[in-house]
Order: sequence, then structure tokens, then C-alpha cells
Amino acid sequence: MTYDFNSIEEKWQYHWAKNQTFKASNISDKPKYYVLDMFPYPSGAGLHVGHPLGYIASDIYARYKRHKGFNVLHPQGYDSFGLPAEQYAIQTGQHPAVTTEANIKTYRRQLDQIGFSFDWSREVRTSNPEYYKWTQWIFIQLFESWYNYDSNKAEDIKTLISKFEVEGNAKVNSACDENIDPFTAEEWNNYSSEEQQSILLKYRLTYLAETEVNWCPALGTVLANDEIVNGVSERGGHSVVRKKMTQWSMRISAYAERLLQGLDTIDWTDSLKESQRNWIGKSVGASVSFNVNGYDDIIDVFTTRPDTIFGVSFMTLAPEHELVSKITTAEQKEAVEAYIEKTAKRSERDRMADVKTISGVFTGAYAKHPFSKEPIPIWIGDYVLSSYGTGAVMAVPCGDQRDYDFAKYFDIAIPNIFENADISEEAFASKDNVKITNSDFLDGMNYKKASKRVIFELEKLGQGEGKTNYRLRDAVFSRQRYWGEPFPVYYVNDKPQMIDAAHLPIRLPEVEKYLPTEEGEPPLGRADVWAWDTETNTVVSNDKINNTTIHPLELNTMPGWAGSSWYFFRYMEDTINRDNAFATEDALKYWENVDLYIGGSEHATGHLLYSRFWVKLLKDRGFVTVEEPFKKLINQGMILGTSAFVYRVKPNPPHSSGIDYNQADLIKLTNSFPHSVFIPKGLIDSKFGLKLNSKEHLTLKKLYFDWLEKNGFDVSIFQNSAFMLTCAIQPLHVKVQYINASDELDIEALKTDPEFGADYKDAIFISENGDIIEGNNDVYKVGRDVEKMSKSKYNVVSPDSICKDYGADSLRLYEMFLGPLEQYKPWNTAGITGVHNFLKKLWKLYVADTGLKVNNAQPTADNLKTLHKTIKKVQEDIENFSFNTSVSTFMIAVNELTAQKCTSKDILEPLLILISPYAPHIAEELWEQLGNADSISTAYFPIFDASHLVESSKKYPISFNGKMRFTLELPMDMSKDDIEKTVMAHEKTIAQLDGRTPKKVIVVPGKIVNIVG
RNA sequence: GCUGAAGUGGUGGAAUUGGUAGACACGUUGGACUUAAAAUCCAAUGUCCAUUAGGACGUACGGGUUCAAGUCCCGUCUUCAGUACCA
Repeated sequence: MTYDFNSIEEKWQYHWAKNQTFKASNISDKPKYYVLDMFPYPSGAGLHVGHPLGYIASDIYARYKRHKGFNVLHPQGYDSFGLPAEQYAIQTGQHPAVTTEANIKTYRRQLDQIGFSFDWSREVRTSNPEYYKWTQWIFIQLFESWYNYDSNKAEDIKTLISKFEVEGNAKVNSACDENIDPFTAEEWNNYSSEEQQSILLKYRLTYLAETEVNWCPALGTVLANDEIVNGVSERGGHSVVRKKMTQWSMRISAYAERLLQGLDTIDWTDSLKESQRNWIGKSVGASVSFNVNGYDDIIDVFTTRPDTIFGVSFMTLAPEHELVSKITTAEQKEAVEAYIEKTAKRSERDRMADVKTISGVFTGAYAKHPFSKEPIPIWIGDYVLSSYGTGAVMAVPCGDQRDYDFAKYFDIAIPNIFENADISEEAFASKDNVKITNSDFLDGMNYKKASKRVIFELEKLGQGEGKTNYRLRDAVFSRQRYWGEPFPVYYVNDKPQMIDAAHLPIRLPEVEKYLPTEEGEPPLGRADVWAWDTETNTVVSNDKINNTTIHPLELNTMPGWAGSSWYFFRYMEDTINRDNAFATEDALKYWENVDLYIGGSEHATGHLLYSRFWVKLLKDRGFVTVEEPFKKLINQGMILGTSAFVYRVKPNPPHSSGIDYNQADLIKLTNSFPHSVFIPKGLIDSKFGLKLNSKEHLTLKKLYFDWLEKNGFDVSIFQNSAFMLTCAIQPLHVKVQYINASDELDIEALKTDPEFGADYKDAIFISENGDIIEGNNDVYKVGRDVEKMSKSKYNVVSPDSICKDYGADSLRLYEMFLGPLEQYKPWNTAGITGVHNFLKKLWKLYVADTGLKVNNAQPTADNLKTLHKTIKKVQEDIENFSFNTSVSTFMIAVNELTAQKCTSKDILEPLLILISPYAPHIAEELWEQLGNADSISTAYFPIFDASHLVESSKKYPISFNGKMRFTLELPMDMSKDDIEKTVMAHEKTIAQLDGRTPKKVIVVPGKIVNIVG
């Protein structure tokens, strides 16, 4: 019997599905364990071999945990709202729901064939109305919440209203918009309902606000930063400007401190926690208010260096700062407006990245220093971002390098307030060893003392206070797109109103086109049936809008991260119980949160931060009991493609002086040279394209000259002159399917390719020794380079073909074998034969041509040693997520047991359990053949017994000055002194020393001997 | 720019707490089997010098600590990712 992986895998995949082998139960005596993958966006291209990497790792872990006696929840679903489906809809007119459904089918088929132990009964899709009903519901909870810093949690907005009714807003300590006017209880009670709504919006955890976006007037839409290349839109190259737009925002900043503190309670990598810490960006300092001369306005700044306040020689506002237009003097108006227009065209990322170009304009206005009362010139500069802090800085050139460069550039004074600091070349930015001088009451103080004093003095003046600032900004939650969750929001007199949760979901309306409207409204502006009837509580036709009972609905949709910020709770609930809650209390209580979460590091500051935010809100409002969604998190790396290149050479027109010929004619002829000639990478000369007068060069030259002659050009004029024929080289991607393990191109396959064959039909390939390849006389070697897998680079490898040719078990093993899970690594299909051969060897260990070989033979000591060192290593590896080394360990075990001719069931049966998380199909099959009725997934993991690994002797490496010269086998229990004596007496030692007396002999028992001298 | 990560043979990678660098594979070369090919099996394979014995060099680069450094410390370079509307 041979290893027929295709039928074995089909058999077991069918078996698992039919018997619901991996269905999780919410009632169990076993301890629970929740393993989750970041769910995929179902793209039209289907899976490539890079996608399942993390899923294989989590599947191994999930299967391992089952062997270890856990009740495992291991679900999967789809993040099925998103831009690509919408782009496709715009191009083809097909409804995104239709293409998404088709894509999901493909994904499911591809995932199924890899043999994952997913509980598909709990699948979720974010674009399903039964799912997004609850995304809308959570949005309403955010709207109905405010953040109370006194209780340090989110509370029902009703508790805020009660406070307002009794005591106004003076004592309210909450996360809210800046600059809210104070009011008394009496004033509050006299406000109109509309005025009250406006005020409450400034406190709600989701609110409407003006935010800046990248607006592309030509496309009539907002663009993401990465849709903008060099300041213009990626599609079409249209200009983009920054523009303010009213959008929903999430007050995530309210949770900044808790998001920061919570990091200490979760088991994530330090690097990931560090990125979140930096993203949250806590800094402690002071806010300082500067009065603007001649106006009532003040400019608030935040500074981490209040101690340097006497070093301020100017202020810089972001060009978008609201005061700029007001305070700019008539003389400066033109320059300021020109500058603002210029910066509106630069993306924020550009502005942050570019620190070399210094630019700015003086507004003509002055602020008053809070202590010295000196006038301070107010500038604008695009190095100040409106979205960070207050959009204004007090510039201290002697203590901040950017301020210093700005001051130098514009010739602004740089007063030195540091004792013994040299600021002739650069700013003195250190906080250590600071001694303040020229600073009135701060003279002689250090950073800490001076900062404290300044804050004290500022508070006395009422011009500032100590303040903690976070870089974390509130998250914009509106998207001007079609394919996302609709908001459960309608507008009465432009004031947003929530639809009662009882009437959810609000389903996406039909539109005839997925583009923005001509007026620049989002695609939902095209819907005809998109108004809310407050009497029937239904969505009705727009023409019924009367603004009394029927009102317009919100036209924006929610962003991609909305649905993914809570999906892990949905899986906890069985599908049948999902109607009345996002998950029942029992389910939430049982599964708590995700024990192991695996996904890409690109989500470090997006998804992973937003999810934590929503979970904290849901906890505050009493819907869940956990503070953090993901206890342990592993980032998997990316599998990159190994692109293949062929190199097309084209002759450059010769250029020779002193000969009479028509150069223009020659160029024309050369450009129409009809042959496609390809040379292998090894023959490329960086200077001339080909090595001059080499064989391949002469081949090209002959073809070229023949062509010239055929067209009536007399080539003899070049024969005797000293001209050089150089060529241009053009590397072209070719499909990696046509490349074998030795980087050789299957020329025939390329020439008959239905897609590109025509381009290569008459191509001439030259081999490494310079000959034209005809038939099988030689091979063409391609060049290789590692790039991201992408359709356009023809380096995409599909798991379908791998499963068909080698089997899912080979794919699973190989993906793990490639290297550490978290690392980026290139895929090269050639290497898969290694693990495939291993599986064949494994099979042969159990099955001979005549049938099963396994018997009840007594295991030998060697058999037991091999088995137990494998148990130990594999268990350690899985627990450390070091899956690549396990695969090597299996190979070593099988090699050893094959050499030992082991047939003992006592060894081979437990070995199958060790391998089953990695290669479940072959393990199940052999397990069954050994006579087991139940699935191997229910078997208990073998117990490691250290007694089988005890060694009596050790092969000591004997080093001289740290260099290993020979090894010596000595008993393990030999004393240090005896080891030294034995080694020193050894003939090889004497030969090495050559009569010298060693200065020192280091003996580390069980490890090494090092002789120095 | 800022933040995070990575650099070891021809290739993917291994190396416990600082203790024999290159496990395990791929590829390559040679051999067995075969009419031949495939499959399978065996052997060699970091680079350089040497007939052998053996030696020198070697973990991105430059320093340092140590009996001993891929591993620890300082500095430099290169590559990748994120940078708030791709998911």
C-alpha cells in the first residue's frame, strides 16, 4: 500500500465534517481554551500559500490543546465588508454582496482542503445583517455613553443628564470636547431640547465633529493616505486637498490611560506592546495659555518642557489652526494664504517624514509671554500638525532641534537658558544635567524642579496647568463608502437621532451605482428608499421626507474596523441563540476572552487597539465581564513570493563617429528589431548588457546585423571600425509555475501559455554557455528575487495546486518548516519535496507493500529514547510556538526509528499523536489502521518519561584558547579534577600544547573543557 | 522623520543560561538500481590552503567585555513593516 494522500485527506475531511468532530460545546467539565485567528477578508483572488500560515499554527495549537484535555473553541469567519469588493462593484456594476458571497465560497473550499479543525457552525460574516445588527447596537451604546473620569469608566448618558439638571457642568470630570462653555443647572433646564442635544454630543463616546480628510474633488471622494501617491490620487492622478468634513468620531482618547495600563496585564510580545505604548504616546507636561496681543483670543499650547518657558522666542501654529485667518495682519495676509494653500496639498505623512525642508510664514501677530510679558512673534509652519495636541507650539529654539532649525532658517533669536550649554551648532535637548539660567525665578533649578515651579506659577496666573497629553487621537468612524455597516442614525434638523435598538438591523439600501453622487455625497445618497419613518419605524422612500415624522438617514457607513472590533464575542454563542443578544451571558461567562490570538503585526495599532477600546466600553456598560479581549497574542510573519525573471536583451543602435551613415534610419530600424532574445542572469554584464564578444553577444550581433542587412542597411561600415554593440536589458516576470527546483525555465510551457504564450512564441533563449536553446540541448536559468506575493508579479502560489500535488499534510508541514512563525520568509515550492518525502517515510514506517508492519514487539531502549526525546522536544516547541523545529524533530525521529527498524506499537502509536496536530490526515488514517475506533483528536498526549534519556557518558569538546580541537568521551559522573587529569594526560592534548604549560584549564562538567595558554 | 522588527553556507533555516557554528531540509556533485527516465537508496557538500595529517578564515560591518560571543555591551550600515480612510 502506498501513501495515497489525496484519498486519505478527502476521507478524513469528510469524516470530520460529517461527525462534527471539532464542534465546541458551551457546557463541558474540561477547562476551556479559545484559539482564534484574525479572520480573513475574502478577496476575489482567493487564498495564496501565505494566507494559511497563521491558521496552520493556530490549528496545531488548538489540536494540541484538545490532546491535552481542553474544551477548545476554534472558530472562523469573514471580515466581509471592505473596499476591494466596492471597487469591483464600481468597475463591474455587480453588487458587492454577490461577489462577496462567491469569494467566501472559494475561501471555504480552500480552507476545507487544508484540514483545519474549525468549528464552522459558529461562523460569522460582518456583512450579514444578523451580525451587523449588533455592530449597530454597539454604536448606539457608544452614543448613549459618556466617560466619567471620577469613576474612571463609561456610564449611561442619563447619569450625565441628571448631573446637569442638579449642578450644571462645572463639577463634571469627563472626557469631552475642548472649550465647552460652563453652565448652571438652571441654565441647563432652560435650554431647548435641541440645545441640550448639541451639548450632550460633546460628551458622548461617539460624536459628530469636523475632521480633516484627504478630499479628491475629481473623484468626489475621500482617499486613504495610501491611495495617495506623490500628492495625487493613485487612481487617475487627480489632485488631493485636505478638507474639513463633519464625521462620526469615537472618543477612544477617553480610554488612553486604561489602554496603556492594560498592556501590563496581557501576554503580548514586548515589541507589540511598545508600538501600542508609542501610539498612545503619553507625555506629561503643562498646558500654557498665551494671550494674543490686540485680541481677546488665547493660544493654548502643550509642552513637555515647561521649565524652558523663558527660552520661548516665537510660537508656531499649524497652518490649519483656527486663529490663523483672524490674527494675520494685512501685510502678511497674502503670504499666509499662499502658504496655507500649499500645505493643504501635502499629506500629513509627508509633513511628518520631511524634516529637512523648513518652511513657514510670519503672521504679523504677537502673543504675550505669560511671565516676561514680552511680545512673541506668531508664525505658522507645517511641521506643526493640527491633529496633535492643540495644533500650536511654544518654540524654544535652544532646547528643541526642530525649533532651533526653524529659528536659524528664519533668523529668529535663539536665547540660551541653559547654563554651560553650547548651542552654537545644535539645540540642547537633554532633560538631564540641566541648569536653568536667564529665567527669572527659575535660575539655578534643574528640569524637574523648574517644571514644577512653572506649573505652580502658571496656575497662580490662571494661564496654565500641569497636563498629561496623549498622542492617541479620537478615531474617525465615518466612511464615504457603500460596502459597510449603515449607521442606525437619522437627522432631525441636522441633529443626529438614534433608531431604537428594537428596530435593528438597518439594512444597506439598494443603489444603482456605487459611486459618490454628483454633489459629492456618499454612495448612500443615491438610494431612493433611505428615510426613517418615526411612526412606523421603518425605512421608507426619500420622497416621503417631511421633516416632522419622516427624516433623512445617515449617508456614511462604518469603517472596516467596526465589525472586527467585537467579532470574537459572537463566536462564543451557538448560532441558534444569537437572535436576542450578541452573545448570551452564559456564553460570555464561560469563554471569557480569547486565550490565544494569532494574526499579522500590521494590525498592531489599528484593529488591536480598537478591539481593546470596545471591550472596555462593553465592560463598563455591563455587557461583558472582561477588560481585555486577547490574553495572549502571536504575530505571524508573511510568506513572500520568489519571483522569477527572464532577461530580454535589445541591441542599442551603434554609434560610431567618422563613418558616414544615417543615424536616424539606424535607430528606427533598431527599434523595430523583431526578435525577443533572452539571456540567463549569469550572462548579464552590468555595463554593456552582455559581455562584449562573448558567444551570446555574437549570437545577438548576428541576428541584429542580419536584420539590418535584410532591410537594406549596409553593415559593412561597422566591420572595421571600433564601435561597441551594447544592449539594453529588461527583466520580465514569468509565472513561477514554469520554474523547476533548479531555477530552470520550462520554455515549451511558457510558449504555449494561453495568457502570454503569444509574446514568447518566437522568442530565442540563450543558455549559460552562449548557445541558442533548441529542443532539450540545454537549459535556461531564470533570475530570482523575493517580493510580496502579488498577481502582477506572477509569483503567487495557490494552496490548491500544492494540496493536489503533495497533499494538505505536506502543505501544513512545509509552511511550518519554512522558519519561525513570526518571521518574514520567502516561499519556494521546490523545498516541499523534503517534507513530502518525510511523510512517505513515515508511512513506510507503518505500512509495507504487503500491509501493516506494526506489531506488539517490546520497544528497545533506543526506541524509547527516540520517542521520549521527541515527546519532550515537540511539547516544548508547541508551547513556545516554535513549530519549525518540531518538524525537524519529527524527521529525526522517523530517520532514527527507520534505522532502528522499529515496528513496536508502543512506540509508533504515541508517535502518531505527536504528529497529528501537524499532519492530521495521515495521523488519523494510520491511527485507524492500528485499530482505533475514535478520532485521534480525542487521544491524550503522550507523557514524557525522563528516565529513558539518562546518559552515562558525555562527548566533551576539548578546546584550546576557545577553539575546539577534538572531542573526548568521558563518564557523566566524573569529577572536575578527574576530567582535568584525564584530558591533560591525553596524547592529543600533549600534541596540541607542544611542550607549553597551560596558564589555566577551565572545566565545566557536562559541558566543555577549555585549555588556555 | 518617528516607531517596531530582521541580517548565519548556493537556498530555507538550527544552535537551552555565553560553552563543539551550520542540526533538519532544499539544491548541487558523484555512485547504486534501470534499456532509459521517474521513483528510491548510498556518499560528499561553509570558504580558502594542503596529497594526507592538518591548518587559516567564517554568523551584515567596526570596536569592546570574557577562559569562551551568532548569543552580552557601544557605534555604523542595509532590508522589511506600521505611520491613523487598504484589510
